[in-house]
Amino acid sequence: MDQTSFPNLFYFCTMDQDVDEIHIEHLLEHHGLRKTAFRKEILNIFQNKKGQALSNTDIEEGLEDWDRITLYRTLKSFENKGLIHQTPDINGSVKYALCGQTCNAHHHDDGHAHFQCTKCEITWCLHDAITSLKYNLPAAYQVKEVKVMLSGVCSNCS
Amino acid sequence: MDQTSFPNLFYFCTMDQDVDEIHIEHLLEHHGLRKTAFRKEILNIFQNKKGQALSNTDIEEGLEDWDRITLYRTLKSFENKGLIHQTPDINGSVKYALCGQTCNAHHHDDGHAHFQCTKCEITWCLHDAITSLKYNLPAAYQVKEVKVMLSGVCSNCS
DNA sequence: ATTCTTTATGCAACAATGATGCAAAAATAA
DNA sequence: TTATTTTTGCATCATTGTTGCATAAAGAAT
Repeated sequence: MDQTSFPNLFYFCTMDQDVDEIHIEHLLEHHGLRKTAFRKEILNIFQNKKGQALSNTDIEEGLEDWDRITLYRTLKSFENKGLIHQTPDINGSVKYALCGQTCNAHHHDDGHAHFQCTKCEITWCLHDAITSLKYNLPAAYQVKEVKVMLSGVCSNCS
Repeated sequence: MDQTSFPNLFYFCTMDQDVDEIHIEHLLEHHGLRKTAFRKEILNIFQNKKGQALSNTDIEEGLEDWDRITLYRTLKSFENKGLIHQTPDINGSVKYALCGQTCNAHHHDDGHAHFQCTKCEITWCLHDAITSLKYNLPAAYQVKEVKVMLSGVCSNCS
């Protein structure tokens, strides 16, 4: 449907918010986490920056009032339960990104590629960007996970 | 030459040390860094763990007496001058590894693969392990650097 | 070899972040 | 509604990143 032709755009937005709200609660429930206001706020920030991996500062900028330790523990439990995963940042710190459907407390499928722009420093999760990857290791090495980090200049900054 | 057939093994070892010493001094000079005792000690540790990326703790364990800040600044200047590069550790921290010949203050060629064992947590630099890597990004994205992180179980731990 | 200039080191100090214990508050189960 | 479990916010401490500054050491000039 063509959104611009719809008479009441506000209605549309409200709908979207409701859908997101439901989705977020689902996400928490599905991973065995209690649906608290703070956690929903955090997940909301991730949804508003869909496809991006967020730094601690990115998240804090989306919050009006927050407690350092609560945020720290929230991210930690999200990670433990398979809701988010870490990805290394260009500056040596880490960012966090929402996981796909296949992640849970026992299995993290965060082996997809990430692209970080060296100018704006935004990191994007690229789910199907790697079309082929072959490596050659001594037989005794068992590879369990592969992470690919691309960096360069994104479309906005070029 | 077959080393075991040589009558004086000790002589051999001394030679090797001298060669390393010369190489280390060369390395510092080549990158515009002063040849201080501490820096040579650090580089010696890297050479003794050839092919590995070392954590801060790994380095500290190789030192008898050290100053936290001096070590911090030493690693930083090594990195700035292209002597070492960072690679992300499985636990969210970083490790450092000696760079190849092609690195300098203006260009870091640390795009080779790294393998980290999830058991012993040792990280290995793999210079020619990736035999093929293809990716597909929107045209406006300019990729400048590619890093591949493999993890799993190494030959010692399997 | 001696002096001069530049850089590195060691220490103090502070900021930022990681981590844990505990009582109060909130969420879920009964 | 009450009881149970988990989360939150605060205090507290540990670790690590960062800077300023005086002293020490390295390299250059004489």
